[in-house]
Amino acid sequence: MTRDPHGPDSGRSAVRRPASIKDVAAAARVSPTTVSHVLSGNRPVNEQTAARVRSVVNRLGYVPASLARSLQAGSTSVIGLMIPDISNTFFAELAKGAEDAAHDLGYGVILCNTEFDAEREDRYLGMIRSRFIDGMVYASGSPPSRRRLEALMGRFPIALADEEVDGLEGALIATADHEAGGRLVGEHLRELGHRRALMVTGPRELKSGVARAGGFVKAFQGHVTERVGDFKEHSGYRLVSELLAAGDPDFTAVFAANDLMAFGALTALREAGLSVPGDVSVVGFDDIRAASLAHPSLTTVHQPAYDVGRTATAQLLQYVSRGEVPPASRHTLPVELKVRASTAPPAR
Amino acid sequence: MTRDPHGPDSGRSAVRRPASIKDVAAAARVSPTTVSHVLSGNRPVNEQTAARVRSVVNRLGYVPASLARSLQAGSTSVIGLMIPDISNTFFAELAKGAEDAAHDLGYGVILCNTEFDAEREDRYLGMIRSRFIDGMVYASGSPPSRRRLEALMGRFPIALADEEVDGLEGALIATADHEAGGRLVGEHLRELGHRRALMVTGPRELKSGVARAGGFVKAFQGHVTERVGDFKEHSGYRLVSELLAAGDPDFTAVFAANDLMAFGALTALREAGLSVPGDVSVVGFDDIRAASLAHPSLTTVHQPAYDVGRTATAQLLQYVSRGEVPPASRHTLPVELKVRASTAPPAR
DNA sequence: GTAGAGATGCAAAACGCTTTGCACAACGGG
DNA sequence: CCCGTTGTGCAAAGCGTTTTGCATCTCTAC
Repeated sequence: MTRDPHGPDSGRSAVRRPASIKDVAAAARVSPTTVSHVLSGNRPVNEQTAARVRSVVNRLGYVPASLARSLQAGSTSVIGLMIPDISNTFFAELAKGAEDAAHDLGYGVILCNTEFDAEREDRYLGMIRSRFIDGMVYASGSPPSRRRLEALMGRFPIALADEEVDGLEGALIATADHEAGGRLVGEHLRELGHRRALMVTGPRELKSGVARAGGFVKAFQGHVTERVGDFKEHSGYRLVSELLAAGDPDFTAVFAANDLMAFGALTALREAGLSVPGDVSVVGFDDIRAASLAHPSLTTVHQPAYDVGRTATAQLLQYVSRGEVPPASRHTLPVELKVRASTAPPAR
Repeated sequence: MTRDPHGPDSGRSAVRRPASIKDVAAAARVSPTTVSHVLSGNRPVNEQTAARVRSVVNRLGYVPASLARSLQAGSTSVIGLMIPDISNTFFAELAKGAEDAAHDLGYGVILCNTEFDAEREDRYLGMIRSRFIDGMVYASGSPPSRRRLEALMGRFPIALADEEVDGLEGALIATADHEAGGRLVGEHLRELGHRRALMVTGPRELKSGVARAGGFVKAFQGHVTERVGDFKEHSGYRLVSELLAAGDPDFTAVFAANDLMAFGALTALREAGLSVPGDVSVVGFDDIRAASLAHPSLTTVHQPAYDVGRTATAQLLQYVSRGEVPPASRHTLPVELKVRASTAPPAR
């Protein structure tokens, strides 16, 4: 702890003690009670007295310590938002929706970016146990934290946003209609005349990916080759390349379970000398920013990430603000097919 | 809103009062003081007594109320991060850096997404005045809030991240080396053999954009046509289209002050039947996700958004943790030219 | 003239923790 | 035998609010 030898107010000066309600009360020659009443309007105060108090408040630049207020009130008006990666546009959009909803109701949002790091998730889960936050919007996490989450679920206000893994029932959950998205893609490709498609799915454990594939297969009603990817760009590239290298690909269209893998597929097709959509059509899922900027622009399913975040948060807060733990309920949000330049009728 | 008819403890049940330090003390037949000492290790406690206390703590599931602790300590270990739009990948990256740095030092981050809305900015600025947060990382805001910010700057710990507007001196600031970025682009295009370029700048008020253009013009040492854009995709499209429509464009390369405008330029060139980089080279700035995914992939300057956020936050916390207001200091972070497929020697 | 009703403001408790000062016992060294 | 030390634990103050419950005082109405 070094002591700095500067002047009393230069550079790295220490913050001086801010005025408290007592200071205001003393200066205005009233009791703290009265100051509180003037400021909150909770009880009537003589206008002349009130004016005096207000003037002192201004002169001293008094701002009530929200910490003390929260302690007294038993709630902080802040919630947590647990997501794996804020730099992923999907979660960024979701975060924006959550922040908007929270702001509307006068709540703040603590950003809990976890990278699926269990230690980090634990620390943030701790914030709810220590009641520093009034609730938590939880958008997927690592298996260990999910177990701990289950223990908390009944006792603290928690909402699931786009939760994709099994096991967490009995919760408030908002999610996109993944199955409908897959169905839309299936119908679109079928209408264009495609009869043989390659479906690049996500990992089997993630419900959302499974739902997308399910919807697609049902609606497409044609021959579907399935390959399991991992939602990363490279896996889309690799899987398509392999099939192409094996010769005589048995598909005229590719449906990747997310945009990133679709881009990988795009690259693989291009490298094989195939044109998109001339020779093969490609469809993604998510509608990330790059989907519309890429060339050819990507036909994809728009996920309402913003709405998912907003809905989960708004629903949660409805209960939090009443000091209740939310009951189980599911909110499915509509998706939308964005037809762009990467799909066309098959070559023939 | 469906109601589920399960047992007495399902659905919208109220949260019951959690155990306090007093409850633990009573159950362990010691004083609250002793419980506190056991948990904090602040003073030695008889091991037998300590064991008894710990067992009660477990049995009751006691977690100290961080609110009360903060009130007592006079700080919350939470800071704010004020940004205009979390769904913008630049700010999302910055936020990630800020969150990482904060986490390392045991701090939490409140997401203050403002959309440049003055009312919203004010509310978040209020959090620092009411001492709910220990400090604020501020990454640009609307003019009104900036005035208010100046008033706060001396009294509260605030750091500027990539601040782009004039007037806020005397602060702790972390920013990318915009001028060097412009210079790198100038050198790159010159080395390729270009002698006539179009520079699409950002609004004059934003220092960063001006610095980018300045560095470019100085290093390019050729003929530069300047046009003022607004950092949005459409303005890049419009400005290039106009020039092209006027006939005989006096440039073989386009440098847009950000990637979005570069994409607009790309579209305009394509529509005019010009190939990139065959006929015209295009360079952007930022290195957003889409830059590498687009076709052709975009040559651009990588901005260390993550590092800007991380540095600003780490620097700020260094002072916050000691209860000091940070002194003025500037941290300039290096940028990097990413040469991709959108640049090549001029046609000739 | 008096009871009831408003207006006005204060004291004190409560929120849940940490910290400081003190009390008491046991013990070893001189 | 006394003093200083070490171990152990508690009481009380303090952090800065809000929220009762009361105590005055002044009207108004009967």
